[in-house]
Amino acid sequence: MAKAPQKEETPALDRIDLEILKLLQQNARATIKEIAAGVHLSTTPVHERIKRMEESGVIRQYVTLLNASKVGKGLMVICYVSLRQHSRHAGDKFIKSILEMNEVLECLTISGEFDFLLKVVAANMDEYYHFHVNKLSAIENVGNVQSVFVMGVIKQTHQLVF
Amino acid sequence: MAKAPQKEETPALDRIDLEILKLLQQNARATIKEIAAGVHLSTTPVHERIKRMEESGVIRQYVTLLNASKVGKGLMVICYVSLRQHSRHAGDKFIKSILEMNEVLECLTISGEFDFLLKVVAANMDEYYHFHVNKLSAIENVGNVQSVFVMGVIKQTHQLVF
DNA sequence: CTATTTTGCAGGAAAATTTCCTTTTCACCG
DNA sequence: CGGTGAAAAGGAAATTTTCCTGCAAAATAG
Repeated sequence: MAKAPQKEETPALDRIDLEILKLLQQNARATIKEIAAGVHLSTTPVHERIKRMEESGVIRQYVTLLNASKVGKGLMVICYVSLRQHSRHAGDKFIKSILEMNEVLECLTISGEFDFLLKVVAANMDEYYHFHVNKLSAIENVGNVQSVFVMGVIKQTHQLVF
Repeated sequence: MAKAPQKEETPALDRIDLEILKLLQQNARATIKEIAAGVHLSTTPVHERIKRMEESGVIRQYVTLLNASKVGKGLMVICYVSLRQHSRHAGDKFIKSILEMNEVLECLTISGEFDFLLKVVAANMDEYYHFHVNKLSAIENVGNVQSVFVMGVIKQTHQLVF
């Protein structure tokens, strides 16, 4: 009677599905035909499998990654934030503010001394300082904030390998 | 005589280019036709602009984002690493190892107490422990390692807003 | 063990898209 | 005021997507 503990009853991915995902992760604009050739199938089943995985939520989004410094976002900062009080209201207010800030690419709730880790991008130090003082610290209930500057990107991928 | 300080002499992006990038960032599989409609141009100039931005490196990659927990990668950990010595050789060895490890999605060199910040994904705590002990700590010259566990993802985007 | 249903894939055709070529438009300059 | 060059529009061929039909293998039932 008991089913496997899955959130939305994902139909389980077979080896071919994973192979398709591998190719799509590397190139979201790959044609069905190319993918089909890669997994040794015709276009039809590949198309159906992709559609199924889009609908089941396995595939979240197709995105284009840009060269940040070439579009004027050359500075990356990891930013730690703790709130002064941890009421539901304070947390919701903070989250709402963060979601609206385009400088913040990532916000994680973490274990340890701080409550949140933010990945922030800016054009330069002036812009980051403005963000820090006038936007981030201006959110009510924000307590301690600590910035760690990213000096170099060694690796940056989204490829999940199964 | 002096030029703008650009790495590879990017031809400078106009308002329409940025609008195209905005749409492509949101949906890498958008058709040229859809994008053209979005920027009120015909397909031809849009196609040319995209090709130009691909070649100039402004567009880095088209990728597909997956639902990590639906493909069995439900645990995310931020991992700080410092090396015991900071010779060129030690650093290169570490970097080489990290690039080969599929669990590591991101590796940044940072200011502060630690040398590197790693974003690591794993199926569960067992798998992460195995990574920590047998893979990460096994790299020669790795000194202090500290793990911070991600309890929740508030925001995760790649959309650079200009 | 055979019949039947189901599932997944191949092949083909219509619709849509990409991509290339030619023509047109517009702005700038002589 | 026409010349020149850059960028966009329009059109057409090639490619791709997407849907349909049919077939084969596996699963299920009798």
